[in-house]
Amino acid sequence: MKMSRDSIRGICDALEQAGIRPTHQRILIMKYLAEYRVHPTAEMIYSKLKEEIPTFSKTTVYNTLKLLDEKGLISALATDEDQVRYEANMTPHGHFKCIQCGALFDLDLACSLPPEKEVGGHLVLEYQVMAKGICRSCRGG
Amino acid sequence: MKMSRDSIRGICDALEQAGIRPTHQRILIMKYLAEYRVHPTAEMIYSKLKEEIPTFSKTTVYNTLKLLDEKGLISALATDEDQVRYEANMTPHGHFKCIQCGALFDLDLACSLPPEKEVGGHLVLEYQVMAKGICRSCRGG
DNA sequence: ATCATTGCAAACACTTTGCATACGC
DNA sequence: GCGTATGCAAAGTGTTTGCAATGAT
Repeated sequence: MKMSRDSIRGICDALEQAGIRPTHQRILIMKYLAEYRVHPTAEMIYSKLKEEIPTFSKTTVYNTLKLLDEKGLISALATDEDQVRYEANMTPHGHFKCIQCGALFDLDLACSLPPEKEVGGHLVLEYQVMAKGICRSCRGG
Repeated sequence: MKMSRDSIRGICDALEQAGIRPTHQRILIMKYLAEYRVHPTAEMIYSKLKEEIPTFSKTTVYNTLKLLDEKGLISALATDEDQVRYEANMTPHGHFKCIQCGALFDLDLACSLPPEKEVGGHLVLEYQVMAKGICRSCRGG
């Protein structure tokens, strides 16, 4: 994985602003999430970065993902899979999952997000939308 | 758990129509899901029904839930918890999760479901909506 | 008699934890 | 030097699987 000096600087800044020491491992994990927007699992991150840091451990992946999630730099995605998926895209958006190939895409929901802030007496702070269907490439596009 | 004879008959019918033999265990699990609409976990179902059938096993819970899900009689809910939650409500609806007490409610989405069947080139077959916030009782209502 | 269902125990997969080593300020 | 980060190994948790016993037709 090649890195531009600028994007590394941006990641370091973001980490420091969140009160997180920008270590080599943490930067690489953030970089991976920012660059490969496939909503990877901990395992995917681990096996990829293991190539660059031979001593890299899964513990560090889990530690770091948990930390970044708590600090609001990334978010964990609940899916019907057994593995948690992560993403660095923190702007409001939904997701589309292809029931055929399993790929997970970001979805722009500008026109379809429900506007209500209160439903059935409950105060709504956030909507998570997961659409399912057949993705563009599986349809043969 | 008390059972009306009518609801048992309805459950048996539904199971048979799905090609599932209506055994005692399966009926109880369906009945539990139909009656206690709290979106229980396998563990919750197990510990409750264990009271009625002392030999009841978790394997049967998992076997049955998987079978019922495959046959379309119940659905499994992906949440950010580590345990899967199940429900027998098969009409289109969303969910609301209280970030304070953890309770999970059904949500009527008639007015807020996005109408698009195609987004970004992907064919959408289903939308799952998970709202999060503070539930009515946690707000003090 | 045959085939499906149940249920115990063991296996599994993902994640977390305990603790010793190594690193950065 | 001291406190944090890392990483190995072990434990933990939810779920699945292998297989023998049981039950239904």
